[in-house]
Amino acid sequence: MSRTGADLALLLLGGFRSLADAAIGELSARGFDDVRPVHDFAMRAIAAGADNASELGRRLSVTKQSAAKTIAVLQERGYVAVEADPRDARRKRLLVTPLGFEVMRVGEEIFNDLRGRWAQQIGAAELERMEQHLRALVGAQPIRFDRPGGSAVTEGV
Amino acid sequence: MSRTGADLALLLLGGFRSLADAAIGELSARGFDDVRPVHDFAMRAIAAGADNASELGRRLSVTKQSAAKTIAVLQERGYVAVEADPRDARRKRLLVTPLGFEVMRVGEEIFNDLRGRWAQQIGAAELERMEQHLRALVGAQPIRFDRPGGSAVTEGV
DNA sequence: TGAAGAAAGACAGCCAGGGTGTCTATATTT
DNA sequence: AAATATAGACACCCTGGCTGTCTTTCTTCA
Repeated sequence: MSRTGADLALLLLGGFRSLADAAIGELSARGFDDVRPVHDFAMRAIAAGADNASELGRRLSVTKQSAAKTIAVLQERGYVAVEADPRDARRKRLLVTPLGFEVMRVGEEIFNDLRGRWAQQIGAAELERMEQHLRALVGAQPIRFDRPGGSAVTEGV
Repeated sequence: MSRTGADLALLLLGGFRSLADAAIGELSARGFDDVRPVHDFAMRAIAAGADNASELGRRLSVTKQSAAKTIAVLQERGYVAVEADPRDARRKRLLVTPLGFEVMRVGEEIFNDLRGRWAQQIGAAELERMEQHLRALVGAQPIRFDRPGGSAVTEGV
């Protein structure tokens, strides 16, 4: 059917949208009405060790200024705490708060539900296969992590 | 490997990004440095019959105001022309200009190249398979076309 | 050891692509 | 003819990016 590359791009985007929209809808329904995918990704990166704005920017492939903005809203909403770094006065250490971890936990649950539904529809083996291919294709793409504009997997939707 | 839904979402987004970024880069290299994926999609919708702002909005699942904005930049850059509709004075008829068609042609070429590269990497049959699954999954998603916020396949990245 | 360079982050301002609400003009329906 | 529906314009808001400039604080090296 789809024999054009543009169709393929739309399919991929559509897939992402389906998952992300459903997840956001679910999160709102469960009381987290001020979270967007980008916030979840940022918190995961912070929890995984990106504990300052510059590092977060690098991991998300955005500028440190953009990262700082994201951090600001995360902090304002209580998902992330900021404290001085005792070892380097230039840095401010980032911490995911319990509330933040709660959002991440719920988000994971929801995403897994959705993935489970997809697995039911096309079969778990097929889904695995698709994921493997995607990983190979996305991974094969040259990604510049050093500068903004590099197309790493961030959010933006 | 990836057993979580969040990973799947990221893979899909990454795939879209890979294609879209590469395509935009190529387009710039070929002299169209003021085009974004959303413009291409909008032109396709216009060429396919969405010849007024409200209809374009419906097809792209955005408000007519947003559609009007997109049309304005497309018009300003010479990719789309606007003229009065003789049959309905409320409407303004949209036309894709030759320059617009040229962008679409080049865009298609580029996307097809990229898809070809993917086909080489994982095999044409596998790519077809993946596309079929995606179509099934995205198609199965309930999409509300009547109002913005419905997660149809638009752009936004 | 002191000066140069690198890094973190703040601040100001810009842009695109979305959204809302309100308004006018024009059709359409009853 | 009146009521209703539709197209589009206008003004304004939000988010998530960007750039450039600046200060503060390390780090490194001559």
